[in-house]
Amino acid sequence: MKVTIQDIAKAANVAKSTVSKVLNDSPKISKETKTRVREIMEQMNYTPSSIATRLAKRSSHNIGMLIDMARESEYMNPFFLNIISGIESVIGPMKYELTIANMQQDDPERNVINRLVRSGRIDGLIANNAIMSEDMVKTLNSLDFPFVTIGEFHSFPVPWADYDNAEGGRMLTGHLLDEGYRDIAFIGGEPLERIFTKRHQGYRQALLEAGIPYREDRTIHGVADENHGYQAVLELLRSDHPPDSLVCMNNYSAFGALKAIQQAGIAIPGEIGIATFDDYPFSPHTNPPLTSLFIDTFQLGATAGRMLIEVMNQPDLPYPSLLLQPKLNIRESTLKRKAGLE
Amino acid sequence: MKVTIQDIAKAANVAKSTVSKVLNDSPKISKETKTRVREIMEQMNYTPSSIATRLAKRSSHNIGMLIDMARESEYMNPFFLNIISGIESVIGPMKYELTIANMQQDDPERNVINRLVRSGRIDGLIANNAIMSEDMVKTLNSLDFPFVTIGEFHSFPVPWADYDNAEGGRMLTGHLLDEGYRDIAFIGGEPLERIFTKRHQGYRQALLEAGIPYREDRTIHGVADENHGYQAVLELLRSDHPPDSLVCMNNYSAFGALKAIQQAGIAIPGEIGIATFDDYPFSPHTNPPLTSLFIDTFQLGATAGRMLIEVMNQPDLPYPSLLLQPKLNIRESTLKRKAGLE
DNA sequence: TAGGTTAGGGAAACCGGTTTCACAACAAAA
DNA sequence: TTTTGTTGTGAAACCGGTTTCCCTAACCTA
Repeated sequence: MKVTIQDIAKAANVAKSTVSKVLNDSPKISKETKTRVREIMEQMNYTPSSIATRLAKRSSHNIGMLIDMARESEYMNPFFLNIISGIESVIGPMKYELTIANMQQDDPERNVINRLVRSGRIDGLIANNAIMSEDMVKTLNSLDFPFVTIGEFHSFPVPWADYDNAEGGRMLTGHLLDEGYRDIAFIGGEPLERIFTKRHQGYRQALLEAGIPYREDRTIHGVADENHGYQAVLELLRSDHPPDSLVCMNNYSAFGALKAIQQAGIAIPGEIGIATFDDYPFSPHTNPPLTSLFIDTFQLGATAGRMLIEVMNQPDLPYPSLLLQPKLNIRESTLKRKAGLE
Repeated sequence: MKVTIQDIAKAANVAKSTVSKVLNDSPKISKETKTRVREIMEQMNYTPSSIATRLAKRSSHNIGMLIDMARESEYMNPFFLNIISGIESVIGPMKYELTIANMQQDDPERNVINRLVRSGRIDGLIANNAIMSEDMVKTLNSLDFPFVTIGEFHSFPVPWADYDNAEGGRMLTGHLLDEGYRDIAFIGGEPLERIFTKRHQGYRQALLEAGIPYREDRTIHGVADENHGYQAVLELLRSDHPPDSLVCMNNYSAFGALKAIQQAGIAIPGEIGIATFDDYPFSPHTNPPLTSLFIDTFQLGATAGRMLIEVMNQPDLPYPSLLLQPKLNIRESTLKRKAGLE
């Protein structure tokens, strides 16, 4: 039924090793033979079995992307396709494929590693730093298996690509300061969450540079969803001197904050300013439009892809890592407070 | 280096065929041998090569998802991870993997088919109906290759899963009518676009049922992005009697419309109501919050996955297809016009 | 013209599994 | 006791390619 290399060999009256060499454009085959064999392939509509090729070549030509779908759904949804597209844009032209795998929270890591890595399904792995445990890193390293994390990884030297979250925190906070805000709260993020610590660090840095003392009670920890943003603002508003502005961990938490502030009848940006990380495609459309920190997630994916290829080709390279710079999109939600102060 | 089935066979002092049978839990192997061999596998940390297995079993155990990343990026971004998760939720437990492949616009279809299908990389395909040309369907059918499209497919009998777009159009329009709106415009969508025709058909149906004549000039065709929504509203407002409400093809076009209306100083929903397809996660957060038609994209993915498995197992089944029902999320942007009329 | 290169292609082993079939050993039936 | 059946295992072919190594013919060089 399906036409194989044997059929081609028979039809062309050559050995199948010769056909294989034609497929790989070996210099040991004459021009004439090549064109003849190729014509026959064309005629017989032959496509080599990639499975067989991979077995023989001992390479799956497949890149794995590992995510925790249930958990990341909220957070990555708006960007996921961009990241994937970015990865594909670099690995696709190199004839690699992309396999998306789900890692459930209850999945013992060994399981994932076995299923994907040791079984030879993939040649390299890209994963969010959130699901990359240290154990997993150790196991991957012990197998000499190439991988890159999306998101900075501090506890270990591994190759990673990320946006500069600390700088982002500085930019957002600095922008609010520039606009005349002085009492800036930080909403969302768990204390031990990696991405939170970086962002928060930039926030503190900007305050420090502006000579404004950091206040513990101005950071409202939590999962950074809409509900938390909402509750956080309610909590802040209960105090005698609520902050005059907010930096939110992401758009959802900013939405919650927005809602709470509006319900309280407080003017944005008149009385309170809001800036947020992660410029989701809809943040220009809120009321008022949200000043937010844009991250080119396509670039992030592409960078991770490039790094992975690099690591795969030169396994002995020192761990590369790359910080991309975010971009501040200034919108109405942080319009000058100065005006009101004067 | 890597431990193979041979190594296990040698260590267990059995033939490799026996090891293979243990792997597949063949009833022909005795309990004792099974446990003994399994212990050795455990000890030697053996994981079978999935590539070899696939070659021998003539099945890749891999499902392909084909999309045009560049083109779909805008439209599918907010849902993509959900769809993927849905697919994974059904194929994952059946030990299938998911390969995401990009189909560029300039890619001749034969290329994709060869690369993915004839090379044996995937056992089944899921694709958006937008990129499934009739030629592609024909080729896939001629290869007896199982596939499912996400999105209704009319020109051909193929298995597909979709939301009921016509019913959605009816629901949105019907809702506006219920609220007292009478002159409803439809914004966005190209005349030949499949998804548009269905949605528009529901819109017309609702008008018909309400005894309101359909007006050609109330449909503003276009690509359904923010800019088009914006321009469309400008155009509508130029007329002497602008419509009193809008149904938008998607959230982006609704955003554009929103912006144009607000800039013109027209009240929503006081003077004009807006309802839109596709309840993006941020439509509750616009100003005013957008009434929109929710589509459970996880379910859509899961349904497509289930159908594909079904088609793969029983190729001779008549083409199944499934319409899921959308859900109307009523928000402020369509509050009763009746009030204003009385 | 002998000896050494080089170019082109074939045979066979191999990648790591699966599957078919033969067969030995033992049990049950006649 | 012979026949028939059953159970458990192994040998070898196979999946569809790649790679190594060898061979032959033609071409060079002295």
